[in-house]
Amino acid sequence: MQEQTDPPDGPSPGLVSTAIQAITQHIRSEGLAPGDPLPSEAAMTRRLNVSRTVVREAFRSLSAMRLIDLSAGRRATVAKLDTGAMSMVIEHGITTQQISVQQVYDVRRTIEMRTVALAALRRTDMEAAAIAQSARLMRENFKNPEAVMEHDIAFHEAIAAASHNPVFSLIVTAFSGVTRRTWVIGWRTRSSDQAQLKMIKGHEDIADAILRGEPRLAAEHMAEHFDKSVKALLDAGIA
Amino acid sequence: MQEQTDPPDGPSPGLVSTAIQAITQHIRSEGLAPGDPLPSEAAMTRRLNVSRTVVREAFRSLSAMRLIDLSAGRRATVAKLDTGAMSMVIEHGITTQQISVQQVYDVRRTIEMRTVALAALRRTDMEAAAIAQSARLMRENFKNPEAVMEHDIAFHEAIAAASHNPVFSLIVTAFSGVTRRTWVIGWRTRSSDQAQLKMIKGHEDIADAILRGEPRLAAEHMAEHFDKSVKALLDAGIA
DNA sequence: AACAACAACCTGTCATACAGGTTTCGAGGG
DNA sequence: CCCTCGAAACCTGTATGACAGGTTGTTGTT
Repeated sequence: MQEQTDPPDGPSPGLVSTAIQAITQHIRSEGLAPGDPLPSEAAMTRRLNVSRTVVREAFRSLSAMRLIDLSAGRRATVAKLDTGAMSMVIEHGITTQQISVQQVYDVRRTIEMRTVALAALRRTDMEAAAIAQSARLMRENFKNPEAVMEHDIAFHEAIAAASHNPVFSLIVTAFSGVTRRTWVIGWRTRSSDQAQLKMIKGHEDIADAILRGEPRLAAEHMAEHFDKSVKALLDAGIA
Repeated sequence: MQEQTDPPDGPSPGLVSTAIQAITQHIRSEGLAPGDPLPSEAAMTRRLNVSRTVVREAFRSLSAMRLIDLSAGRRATVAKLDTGAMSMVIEHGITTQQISVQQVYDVRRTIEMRTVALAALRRTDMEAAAIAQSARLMRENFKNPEAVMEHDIAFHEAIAAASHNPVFSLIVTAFSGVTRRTWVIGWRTRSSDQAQLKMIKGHEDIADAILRGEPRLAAEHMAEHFDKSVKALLDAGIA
């Protein structure tokens, strides 16, 4: 009743890492899909011949990366694609000053120039409507910066979703946390109502170009939007 | 000796999540940099007024995302930026069929069109040499597919590094795992030596354009390279 | 057949114990 | 006085046992 991964392999990188690998391997080899249940901790404990402590830490680690979902009483299940882990990596980079906000914006610009073009080509009518609605809500709430920000973020995430490439969604969403921390700074540099409404108009132009299915135009508006945003951040002294 | 996060906030999302937040919060508020030590498990246990089990699982989770480094006997330290977590998310998406290989290549193309242009503008001489050397090693080992693949991956990572934006490096490196699983398929479709050498020539052209500091040209070669790679994968039946 | 109580199982958290690695600091020798 | 060696203190890795509370399936009653 004890064979498998005890003498042959696991000692150097630690038992927990081994367990993590065993679990991901299990998902792979069984071809599990999101929502499918994983073996219980007790079962894994027997299979790997380690203590429940080790198995628990492995499960917990995978849960932290959002590869599996845990909840009390129920078995762990395979998770749907989620940004959790990526967001934390990016935020860690920012808070430890290994990444600058400007660098994040450069990446966002690169990616969103593509998502906006893809969205213009592939958006469904519902997606186009959702994008347009986010822009509209920005205008309607424009006296409430926090609301504008949330609709702004939703706007960009909706465009990424309309690109029909989940990897783009993943990355764009991962950056939303950074946006939440810096957005206000950019907004403040647009001191007048006029400047703020102009920024909102830029979003509406993008939404319109997507609705009309014009990728080139949409990308141009997006480029302009980013250039102004970055300039605003630079003016505010963000490195 | 017991106050802080016991009655007021932490119960609903679980103690471990609370502990994770407390640790990241600690890094933030203390302004810790990579390499700096974190409090010991015992200290955290006292501060949060929870069992060591909970603190350990929190540390372990952060370690799984590569936000901190753990090693036996030593205190945990803040980690340098690392791709670990991102890679696992991407691979999880692939193995659970929530992401297709082609979608990853589309994102890679988008990003590397930019990194190659940035590399042409910002590369140091050493970086240009490293890129060129990877291309050269591809040619020298071209009878050994596995070696060619590793140098190919190193080539793209070196370009990302030369873009001087760590976020690009992070993403490109995160995709390397996927490349390792699909690269051979593309190589096999280039059945003749001539086709294989032509593909290597493409890399040399990119390296040359970067060396000469011509972003436009470099991007063109990169686009060509990706279009052919995607075509090769499609011909091989990769969805 | 519907429903309610129960039993079996599962995860969340705690306490304790010990092995093995790392750091620190002091004693002893040069 | 400095260098070296070794022991003590501290730290993490892993195992074990225990119990609370949630979930699920089963059984027995109405």
